[in-house]
Amino acid sequence: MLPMSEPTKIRILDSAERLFAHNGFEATSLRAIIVEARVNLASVHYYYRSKEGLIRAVLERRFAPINQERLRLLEVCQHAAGDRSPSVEQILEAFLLPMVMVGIKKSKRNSYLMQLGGRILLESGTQFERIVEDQFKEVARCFLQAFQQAMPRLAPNEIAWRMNFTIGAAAKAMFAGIPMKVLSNVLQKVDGEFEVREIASRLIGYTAAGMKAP
Amino acid sequence: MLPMSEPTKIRILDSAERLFAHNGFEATSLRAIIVEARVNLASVHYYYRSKEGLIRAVLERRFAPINQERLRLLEVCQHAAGDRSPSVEQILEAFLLPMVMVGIKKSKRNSYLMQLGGRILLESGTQFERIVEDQFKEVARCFLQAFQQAMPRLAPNEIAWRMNFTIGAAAKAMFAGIPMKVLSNVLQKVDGEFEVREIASRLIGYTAAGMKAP
DNA sequence: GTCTATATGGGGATAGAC
DNA sequence: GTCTATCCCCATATAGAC
Repeated sequence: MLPMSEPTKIRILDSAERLFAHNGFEATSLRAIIVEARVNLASVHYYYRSKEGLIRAVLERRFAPINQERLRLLEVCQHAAGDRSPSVEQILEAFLLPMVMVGIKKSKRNSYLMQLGGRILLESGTQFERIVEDQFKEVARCFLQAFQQAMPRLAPNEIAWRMNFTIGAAAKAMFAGIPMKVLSNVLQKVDGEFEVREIASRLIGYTAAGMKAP
Repeated sequence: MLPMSEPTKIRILDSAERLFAHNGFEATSLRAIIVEARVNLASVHYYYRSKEGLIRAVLERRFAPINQERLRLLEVCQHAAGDRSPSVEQILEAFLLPMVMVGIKKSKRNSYLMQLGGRILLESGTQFERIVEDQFKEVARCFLQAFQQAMPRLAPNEIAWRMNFTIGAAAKAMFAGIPMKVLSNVLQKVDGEFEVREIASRLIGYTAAGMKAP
């Protein structure tokens, strides 16, 4: 149950984000959201028109800035590289860090974003694919191009496949906030939470090796 | 709509598998299943007791043999290696091929399994995690141990993380049966379907490099 | 802007006839 | 084993008072 200090419109967004992250879009009902946010059911439709509109708003609030940051970091490292191409590691960092690193800020709200991010990356072949597509189209295009310039000898579709694998690996990293029952006995925790900096460096090490595989 | 040649119990399983693969477990209603299978709603509860029971049966039919095959292949390559450890590539093949390669058989039914497999690997932090856990506990344990023996200098939790990333990458490979809108323009298709042999070799190349990253 | 009340439909599950 | 009929709950969405 959220405090009443925030306005209704924001409380809806906060609760929706937490519950979507925790249970998925499909499994989260508007009713569950309004109970936690302590708002009226009708207010959801007043502000966001429909459940789909709410999902869109939740994703946009968090991922619009992240995707902006990704493109900014990409430009920064491209500029720093001058007329050469940035390294695969640098491109991967621009792609992965803005998303993974938000988890480092210790605020509760940001930790939901980790799981929400994981959930997004996994939404292939669902009714929400369209929403996700709209959010990430531009980023996908720019990074695909950047990888092609960094590895000109790799065929474009080979690079696309490897990016796809990278996204899957990243999604699993994002979900680390949720205890993974099968492997959890060997996964290290810090204060009951996974150490995000470690996750990020492990993820980048793994994906960089995969992207550059012979 | 399925033909009536198969008995009711099987038709339910076939339709459920296709729809679960296509739309996810949560989003697929029993009613949608019985329409396609052309059976009565009550028969689902008669044979499988509940929706959860049906999910369990669908997964077990396909993944029990696959997981058996995984363990068999692991034993084979461990035996062939004698007193040394199999290579990371060999272990990865034992882990990934039994799942990916079923897609090669051109039967329609097996192509659902690709997506179903992807969907399973993604079901972290949902109400279905328990079901998935039961199916894969043994396999996870054995392969974790195998990787540890192959890379004794890597910390166990480092290996667990890399296995987790590998599973995410594999999940994305499994979903290749569904057109990936964002990247699809550069992904190669053969006869409207992705070439599974190529996917498998790409996936193993990528994940082997990741697992062995410095 | 916020609420109550309700429309409307779909969901899983079951009783009981055949 | 199979079917009809139905229970009961929950879902999204909206109308209309305040």
